[in-house]
Amino acid sequence: METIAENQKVRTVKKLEKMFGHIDFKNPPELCPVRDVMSVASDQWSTLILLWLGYFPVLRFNKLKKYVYGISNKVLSQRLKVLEADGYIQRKAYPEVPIRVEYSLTAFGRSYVEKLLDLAEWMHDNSPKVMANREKYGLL
Amino acid sequence: METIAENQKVRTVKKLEKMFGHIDFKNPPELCPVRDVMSVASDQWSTLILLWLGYFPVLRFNKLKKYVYGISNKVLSQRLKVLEADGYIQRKAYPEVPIRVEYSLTAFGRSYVEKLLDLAEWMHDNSPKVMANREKYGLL
DNA sequence: CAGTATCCCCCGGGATACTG
DNA sequence: CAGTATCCCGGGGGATACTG
Repeated sequence: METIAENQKVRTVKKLEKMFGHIDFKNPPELCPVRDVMSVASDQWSTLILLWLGYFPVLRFNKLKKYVYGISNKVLSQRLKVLEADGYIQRKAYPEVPIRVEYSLTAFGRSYVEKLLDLAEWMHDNSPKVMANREKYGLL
Repeated sequence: METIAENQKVRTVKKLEKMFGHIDFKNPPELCPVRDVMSVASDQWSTLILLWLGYFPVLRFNKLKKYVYGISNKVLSQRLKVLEADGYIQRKAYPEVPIRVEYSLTAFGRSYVEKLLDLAEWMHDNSPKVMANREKYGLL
């Protein structure tokens, strides 16, 4: 029990070292790839799109729009394009009339969704706690 | 090897079921707590703040501002307030002159940073791949 | 030092209409 | 059906100056 917690802590520190240990605080990199990647992949809408594509192997534009409720045409097509460019999803168009387009995760995208899902699950499980905290804070 | 991958897949599907299985697609909830919590906790600036607070147990306003380079006064204090309200961090003010204020993670915040860190690590490790994808896509 | 207060700007993104 | 094209708006957020 104690050792498990200890191990977790050690691993956490290791990861933090890995991410932050090498940064020169005097001269912060003006272009941080991690920030860049993050800005695409962990954007609100993108997250939802990816999770739904994790749930359904293949989705078409309008289905996606229904599941990611609240998203507009513009933003959806925008996000899809970027997610495709970054290699998370793939677009397959069938030259029928009317045209049919199918979106699905790439292997790379699937590996990301796996991670993403851990986080989403945490939020799912802990949102009541957050709400409670928020409530309590409001009363102070 | 094969079974490990299989197991991973099964677990992923389980999680997706848990998150999406119960949603009524006809009547999407107009207020989704997960989205709400997500909008705070996985905001760009908040993420960086939390990660730095994972790295340094205690940080003061101006230190934080230096590490989370690029953030403005306004946004930093805004995010700190929200993160405190949601229970991720705690604020401790010492009535000295000039005043000293220390921010640190709560236990709850630490549990979140753990998850967050997994994702951040993934991005750290995979950002080259994303950049390569992006490059290649640009050439098409 | 740790923030507020103020001003201002810009663009993300919604709504709608349209097209191949 | 799967998007683009346009228009338009609000407010998120940057810069700066100020204060307890």
